[in-house]
Amino acid sequence: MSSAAQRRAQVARLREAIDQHNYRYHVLDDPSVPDAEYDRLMAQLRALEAAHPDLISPDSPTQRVGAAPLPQFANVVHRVPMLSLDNAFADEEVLAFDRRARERLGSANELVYAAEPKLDGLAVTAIYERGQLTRAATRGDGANGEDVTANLRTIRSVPLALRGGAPALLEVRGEVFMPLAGFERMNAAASKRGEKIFVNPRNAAAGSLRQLDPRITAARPLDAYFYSLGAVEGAELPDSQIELLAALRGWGLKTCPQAERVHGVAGCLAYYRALGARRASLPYQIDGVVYKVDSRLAQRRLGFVSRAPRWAVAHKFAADEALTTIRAVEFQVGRTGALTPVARLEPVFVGGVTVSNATLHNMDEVSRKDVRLGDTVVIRRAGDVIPEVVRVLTAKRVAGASPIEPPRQCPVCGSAVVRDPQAAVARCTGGFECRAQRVEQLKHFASRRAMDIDGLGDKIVEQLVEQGLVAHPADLYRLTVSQLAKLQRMGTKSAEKLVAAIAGSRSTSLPRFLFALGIRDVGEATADALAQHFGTLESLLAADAAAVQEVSDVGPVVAAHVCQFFAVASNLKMVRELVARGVHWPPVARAAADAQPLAGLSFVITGTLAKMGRDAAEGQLRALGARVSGSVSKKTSFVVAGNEAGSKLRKAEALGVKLLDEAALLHLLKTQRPPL
DNA sequence: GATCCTCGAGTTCT
DNA sequence: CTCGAGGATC
Repeated sequence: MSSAAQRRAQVARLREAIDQHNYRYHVLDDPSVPDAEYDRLMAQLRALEAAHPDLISPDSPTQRVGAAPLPQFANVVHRVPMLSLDNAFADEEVLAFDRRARERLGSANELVYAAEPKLDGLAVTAIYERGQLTRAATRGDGANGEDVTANLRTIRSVPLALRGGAPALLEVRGEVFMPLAGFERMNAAASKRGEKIFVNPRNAAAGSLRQLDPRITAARPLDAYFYSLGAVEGAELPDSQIELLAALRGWGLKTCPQAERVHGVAGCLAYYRALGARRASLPYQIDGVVYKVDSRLAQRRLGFVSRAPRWAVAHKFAADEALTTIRAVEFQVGRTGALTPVARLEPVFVGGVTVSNATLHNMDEVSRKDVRLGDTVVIRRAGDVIPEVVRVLTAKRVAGASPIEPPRQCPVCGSAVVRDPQAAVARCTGGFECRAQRVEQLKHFASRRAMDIDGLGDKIVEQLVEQGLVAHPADLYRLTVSQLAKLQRMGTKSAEKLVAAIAGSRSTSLPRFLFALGIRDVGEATADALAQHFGTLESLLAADAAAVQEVSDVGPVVAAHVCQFFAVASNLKMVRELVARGVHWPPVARAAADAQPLAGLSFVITGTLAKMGRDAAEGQLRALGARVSGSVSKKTSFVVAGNEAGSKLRKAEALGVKLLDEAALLHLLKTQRPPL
């Protein structure tokens, strides 16, 4: 008969043995006992805990999988923001990074770097208080993430309690990923069961970690490597990134075994090439290499610029390219009737997703690349998302492959197609008679930046037009719940919601309304300018082409489009009907000159802003008289760089345009004075 | 008339 | 994000 004290001691011994085994197996990758022995220890511990529930503690290895699913993830505000890294694609960009770092440090010698694979997973942060894992969160937008504590706990290589000598508070950052072997095993099993499979390990990792039910996460083969710190209290930390990794390992945290100290930028590039050559044989998926200035003292001296450290850069591997064939080229009809050729491809896995469509933009592009049916082509998912036909392998062309002919009639409505010989686009002349144009027009009308009708998606609009319930935008305002509820994928609940959203959209602004009408060449900026200039809908309707041309940035072409639009009886009728059905807006605020402290300045916003959203930032800047545009040029006064800023940030740096980070922007909006 | 700057329009996949 | 083209500027 064992006493309570003996039992407690035995539980402690078992846990220690299991933890030790976990550590050697997962972190050191050097198992000390056979798996069967590990299973035996776990079974003993489970039995003891089951018999004596008072012995269960949250850091027990049996407690990885928490209890019930969550209703939703709680928001977590990161105490130390989770930064993103600048990207480099070409060697020159890495050389420039190294040069800047050395200049700032005043170092004539080459710098020592820590080079690590950039894992393609999901960035997380984990907080250990007094050695215990108390909180884990996703990166989210860098400032706020989701609380995934219960899910991270299910990952076996993540210690629930740190090993000896850990600081009082340790926040560690790392990457949760799915090793390739596990990914393949999981997909094989899923497809055997006839379930959906994941397209790539990154999506699988993200999908697995963001499960409300941690039991699902527990069943997924996830792993995690840690590589940096957030908030830390009560510890002397080593003064180098590589030694920091060793310290993390000492506390029981797994780090990437391929991290290495390299010398100078030459060492970085050599590491990059060596890793690139081994890329296919690595047990996990990577999309590049990260170089960090190894000395943490030097890191502190270099500091940050616009939410990215000056002491680190991500050197990405070239975008994936793949070969496939062109099955067909179809022509899509856009809102303005523009016919866009789209290549239907033999599906091909490239850059982590399966691509089956790629736009060919217009006929000029088709002729320039000389794309023909059945051709073998190179497909690339360039730096970001949109697949592109890079070139045709003419050598592989089947004799007599037919060239792509633009249709003479609209593929949707059969109306004649015209092409201005000077212009690149061919257009369907069907106008409102063309179903495709009506659908696109309605989608535009409802879109977020126009009337902002939430819930009126592609599928719904198509059904509405198909069934003849809606032809013109004005028809939306007399839809009833019972009409909507008859549509596919529409219950009474969502129908009610949609009717409410449509009703709510009645209250809008004149610029939004003008934009929503879909007048050719009248986008947001022009709609804004028209509203500012004319003040009311009536005075715009009363204006002739010469008067419209008075508006800044409106020339003869745009003025003609505006006047022609309102000259068409059915368009004017639609406008009147919308107003009659209750669409209204407040009087246009004419900006007073004295309320425009930022007049004459132009801003470009890029990346994600953590605290305010880009639209809000734009609105506030405009309200202060600034111009906000989408492209960076020499004339741009400031580029506001949020998180994950891309090519525009680089362009700004190249042109020497002044940069603001989000904090500086907030300061500017508060003081209403531009920095010097 | 040339050049630069913007804006508009269209697009992929999850 | 990219391309094409309208508008402004020199």
